This record gives sequence, C-alpha cells and structure tokens, in this order.
Amino acid sequence: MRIVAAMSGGVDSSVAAALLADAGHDVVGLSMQLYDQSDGTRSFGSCCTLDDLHDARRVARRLGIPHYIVNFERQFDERVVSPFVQEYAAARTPIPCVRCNSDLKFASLLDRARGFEARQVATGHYARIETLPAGNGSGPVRRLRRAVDATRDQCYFLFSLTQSQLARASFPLGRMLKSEVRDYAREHDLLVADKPDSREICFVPDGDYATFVERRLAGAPRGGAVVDGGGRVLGRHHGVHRFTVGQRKGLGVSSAVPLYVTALDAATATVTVGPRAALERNTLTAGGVNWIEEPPRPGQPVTAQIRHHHPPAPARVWPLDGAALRLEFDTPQPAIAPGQAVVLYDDDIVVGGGWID
RNA sequence: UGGGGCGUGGCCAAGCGGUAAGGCGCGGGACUUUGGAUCCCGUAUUCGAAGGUUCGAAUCCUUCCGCCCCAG
Repeated sequence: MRIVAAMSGGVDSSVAAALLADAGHDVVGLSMQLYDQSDGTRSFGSCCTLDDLHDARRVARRLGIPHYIVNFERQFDERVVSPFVQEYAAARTPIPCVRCNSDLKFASLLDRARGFEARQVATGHYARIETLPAGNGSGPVRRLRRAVDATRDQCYFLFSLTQSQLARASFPLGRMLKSEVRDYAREHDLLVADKPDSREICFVPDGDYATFVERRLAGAPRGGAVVDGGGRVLGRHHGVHRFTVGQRKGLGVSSAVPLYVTALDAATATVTVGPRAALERNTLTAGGVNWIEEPPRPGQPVTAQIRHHHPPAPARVWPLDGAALRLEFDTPQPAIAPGQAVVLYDDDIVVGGGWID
C-alpha cells in the first residue's frame, strides 16, 4: 500500500516514515514549504525551514524513498496564520496547531497525496487510531485514542479530525515511547536522532507572538486599561492580543497577591484582572464542535481538557444544536480561556471537542 | 508654618539599637508541538537628606525636604 509520509525534518516524522518503509510499505515522503524563504531568512520558522526540509530530504534518501516538497505557503497563511492573528485581535487565544492538522495536513496534504495515488497520510503524531467493525450498513468507524506514551499524547491537537480524515490518517508512533523513537532513529542512523523537539509556535520561533501579531495587523495596536473586578483602573496595556485569560506574568501591575487576567474585552480594549479565585468557572460552552464517533448522550459523563498538558477534569456534557456543546464541571476549573479547545474523553478515547466561547 | 501621622529596592511592606523578612513586579532557567499556568534561581552595602549620640543606627536626637490627615 502506498502511503504518504508528512516529513517535517524532525525526529518524530522521520521515524514514522522509517517505520512504514521498514514494514514494507511503499512510502512517499512529502514536506510542506510553509513560508517564502526566497529572501534567505532561514530562521523564519522553527519547523519546515530550509534546514528542516534539507534534513527531511536526507532522511528520505537514507530510507531510500522518494521525497517531494509541496508549496503550501498560501494555504498555511490563509488557514493557519491569518486566523491566528484574527483570533488574538478579537481577544481570544488561538491554537494554530489544531487548524494546521485538520485544515492543512489532513486537508491539502491529503488531497496532494491522492495525486501520488496514496491511500493514507502518515504523520509523527503521538495518538492512536483504531478501526471498529462496520455497523449496520455503514462503513467502519474510526476511534481516536490517546498515545501509549501519555506524556507525549497529542490527541488534544487532533480533536477536529473527521471520520473521513481519520480513515486516511496513520500515526505510526501511537504505541511507542518517545525514548523508543529516539533509539530507533539512532539505530537506523537517522541524522535527526538527537535533534531537539520543536517548541513554541512554529511560525513564531522566537516566542514573541505579540510582535508577530502586531506586524500582521492593520494599524497600530490599540492600548487600553487594566482594571480590577470593580472597574478600578490599575494600569495601562498595549493591546488585548498580549493577554490570555489566566495569565499572571506581564501584567505590569503589582498588588498584595498575584493577579491573573480574568476577562478580555476587544471592543473596549479592556483587560480585567483579579485574584486566582476569580478565575474559576463551573461551566462553559463551545462551538465548532466535532464528535469523533457520535454525539454524546445529554448529560453524559466525560473528562474534559480545557488546555494541553492539564489533567482532564470530570464533567458532564450536553450536545447543542449547531455544532455546539455545553459542559458542566464537577468542580470549578481555573482559567477557561475563549479560543482554546476543550477536548472530551471517555477514559483514553476522544469523544470530541470544540472551541471555547 | 496649630495639632497628628508618614517617608525602607519599580510597587506594597516587615524591622523600632546589633549589622535590611516577605509579597507583587521584573530578569533568568526548567517544563511544554498553542497561549497561559506551575516550579526553581536572581533581584537594596542600604533604609527621604544632612548632621549628631553610640563600640555599633533603618532603628535614638537635631535640622531640612517631601507627602497625608484633622483643624483653620
């Protein structure tokens, strides 16, 4: 079976491609060019830079598989970077990685794979896809489960994949530990074996996303007031895009206790801060919801993650009309940030998720 | 120009004769395929200024400067 391996030039995607090739699959390596690098700024991104593309090419050569570079500059800008900037301007906190997965890798890249007559696209994500037996008359159902290596699990970033996308996705690393992946890379002389993991947003390698947003926005950023729960002005700020609900650092105001951002208002450019206790909420609603297998029963118990790297919290979910959901937590959760994803699990199975309102 | 109170790092603040707590903020690091959180480390040779007392003062005295409150 021919499979397209998405190769970023990092260890994970390199090993994913290697595993498939070793298993005897007909693997075609594809790397996405996401930025215009004609001006020679090699360090624009931390992923898919010229150096990374070069690494991907060398790994492909080592594996003896063909390797192509596809230009997705326009798509990346339209579907990932621009929405990212717009979200921040609207005082929300985006997760570009999710859109990159569902709207680029398993959209444009999947389309391109068809051109190579490949049936699947494999990536280096840590997650598992299982195929359930076909139901009554319908085709088989795909189940998305957490990776065996719980510390590396990336299901949170994959909640928006549809059944048809999952049917054509392959995650060869889902049952491996990160340490095993690196060992495998070393044993197979993949020169990326000790390459550091990528961090930060790939298109903002220096981590200064605020400046990045400002450069892309029309006009100067609009400053505003930092106020407390009672509306008292504590200070000034240089734009709501610099803040996220739950943020503690960088507020520029001091008090007897640490202050956190509790609310943002894009219309008035107001940042509201308060003590930690003021961050807690019992409920949330989300839109743009995707159910992986089928919608949950009203009130179904689930565990919910409101951000990456946080333990899932017990809650009950109600599906709403219009691809929306309402969630009630058993105990109040701190810092529920609009724009972030809420992903629901039944044990280690992904039920679905959406974007927090 | 009567009475009272206060001036300690960017902010708040302990200390009240024995050689500058702590919190906030800020800086750095760790962690992390988003943001945020969290954790660790660092952050005043000096206490509004100038004199004086003392072995020794941010702590006592004097004067000056600057705030605040109450009376006028």
